[in-house]
Amino acid sequence: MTSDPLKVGVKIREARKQRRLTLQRVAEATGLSIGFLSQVERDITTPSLSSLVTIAKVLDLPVSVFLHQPEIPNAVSRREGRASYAINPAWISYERLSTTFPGQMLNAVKMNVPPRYLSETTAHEGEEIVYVLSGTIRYVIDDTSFDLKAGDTLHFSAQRPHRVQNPTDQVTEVLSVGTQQLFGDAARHGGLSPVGKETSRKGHEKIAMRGTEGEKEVIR
Amino acid sequence: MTSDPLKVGVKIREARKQRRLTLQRVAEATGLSIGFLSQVERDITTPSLSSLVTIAKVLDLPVSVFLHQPEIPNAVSRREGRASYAINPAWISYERLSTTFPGQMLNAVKMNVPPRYLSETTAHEGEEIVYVLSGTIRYVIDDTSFDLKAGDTLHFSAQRPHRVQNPTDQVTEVLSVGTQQLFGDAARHGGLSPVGKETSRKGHEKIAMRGTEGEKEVIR
DNA sequence: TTGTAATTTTAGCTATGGTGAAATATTGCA
DNA sequence: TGCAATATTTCACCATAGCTAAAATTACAA
Repeated sequence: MTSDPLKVGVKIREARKQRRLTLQRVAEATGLSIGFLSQVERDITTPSLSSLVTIAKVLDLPVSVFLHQPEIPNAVSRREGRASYAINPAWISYERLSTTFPGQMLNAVKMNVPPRYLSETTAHEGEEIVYVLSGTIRYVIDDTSFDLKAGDTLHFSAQRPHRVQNPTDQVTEVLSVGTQQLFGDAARHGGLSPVGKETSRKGHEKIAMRGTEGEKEVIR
Repeated sequence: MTSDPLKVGVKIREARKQRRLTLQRVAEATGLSIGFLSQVERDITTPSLSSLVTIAKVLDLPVSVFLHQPEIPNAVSRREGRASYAINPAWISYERLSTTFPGQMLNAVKMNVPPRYLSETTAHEGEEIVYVLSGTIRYVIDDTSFDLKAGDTLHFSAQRPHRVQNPTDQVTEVLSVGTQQLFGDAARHGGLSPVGKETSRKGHEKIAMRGTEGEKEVIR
C-alpha cells in the first residue's frame, strides 16, 4: 500500500459547485452514494480509479485535472539564438519552443517543411494543434487530406495515422503544439533507467533516423 | 461499485518495455509486488489511484497517458470566415482555433491585443504556451515580466497569477495554446446541468464581463 | 421561525488491492 | 541444444479501503 494518499476532493468540490450541482445530482449521475461523494470531496476517502473517471465524466472534465500537476518553470524561447535541428536539408528542420520537465503536457515545435517534402505516416498518443505560419501544407489524417495555408489551423488526435506534405516549391513554416512527449524527453528526465545490456539500442536508433520520428529524436 | 473497469495494463506494459525495465525494477521503485504489477499489466487487477500515480511517476509519464482518451474529431479552422469576438474594441479580440468536445485537452486561441491594453491578473488550471505572431507583448507571471516579440514563445503554468500587457501603439497578435478548458466549454457539452433557480447567474455574468475572464466567456 | 433540501456522520460489509511464494516461461550463453 | 539465471505468471490468501444506507446535522429560502 503506497503512502501519501491523493487529495482530489477540493478540486472535485470546486468543479461541482462551479456547475451548481448538488451532491445528490452527482450521486444520481455517477451511481455513487451521496455520503461517499461527500467524503471524497473532503478527502476522507479516496475514490477508486474507475469511480474517479466516472466522476470526472459527469463533471465533464479530464481526470488529469484532479491530479497534482508538477511545477512548471517559466520558459521563454526567443527567435534569435534558437537552435534549428535537421540532419538532412531535405528533411524538416525543427525549432523547439517548449520547455521540458517530468509530467509536462504541452510540447511546441516550429517546423520548417522543405519544398516537396513528404513525411512517413506516424501515430502516437495525444492531441495536436498545428498553425500554419507561412506557406502551404497538406496534412493527411486517416487518408483524409487537409490543405492549409497561412493562418489556418488543424486540431486532430495524434493517435490517428497522419503524415505531412509540402506540395509547393517554397518552405512552409508550421507551429505544432501537442500533448504527446517528444521522443528523447523521457530518457532525459526522471524515471528509471533500464538494466542490462544495451546492444539492441543502436539498431533501434538507426531505424528511427529514417523518418519523421527519427527526425524528432534529433531534438536534444 | 462502478462497472466497466479501466484497462490501463497494456499502456503500462508498453511504457515499461519502451524503457527496457523489468517488473522487478518497477516493483522496487514503486514498492509494489512483482505479482501485482504483472496482474495490473494484464488487466487482471486495477491499481488504486495512488498506486497508479506512483507507477506513472516511476515510468516518468503523466497519469492521463494511461487513461482512455476520447475520440477527437479533425477540425480545420481557416483564417477566412473565422469569427472574432470582442465586446469592446479596447479589449482583446479572440479567434478560436481549436475544436471542442468533452475531455479535450488542448485549446488554441488567436488573440489580437489592442494598443496599450492591460489585462486583469488571472490564474487557472493547466499549462500554456504562447507564440507571438506579430508585434510586442509583455507577460507578467508571478510579478516576473517577460517581454516577447514576433517569433518568441513563453511556456508557463496557468496556475500562476498572470496578466498580459501591450505597451506599444500597435495591435499585437498572439497565438495561445493551453490545456485548460476555455470558459463556456463545460456549459456547452456533456456533464450535468445545475438544478434549481438561476437568478444568481445573471449577477455572476455581469461581473465576469468586466475582465479577461469575462472576455473569454464571450466565446460561444 | 419553520420546513425542506443539502450535506455530514456513523456503523458496517464485502470485494478488491495487494502480498509472498511456488510454478512456469523466457532469455542468453556455451 | 541444453542449462542456468532471470523474468513473469499463477495461486491462495487477507486486511482494509471503497462504498453503502440511514440517521443526524446544517444550510437556506420563504
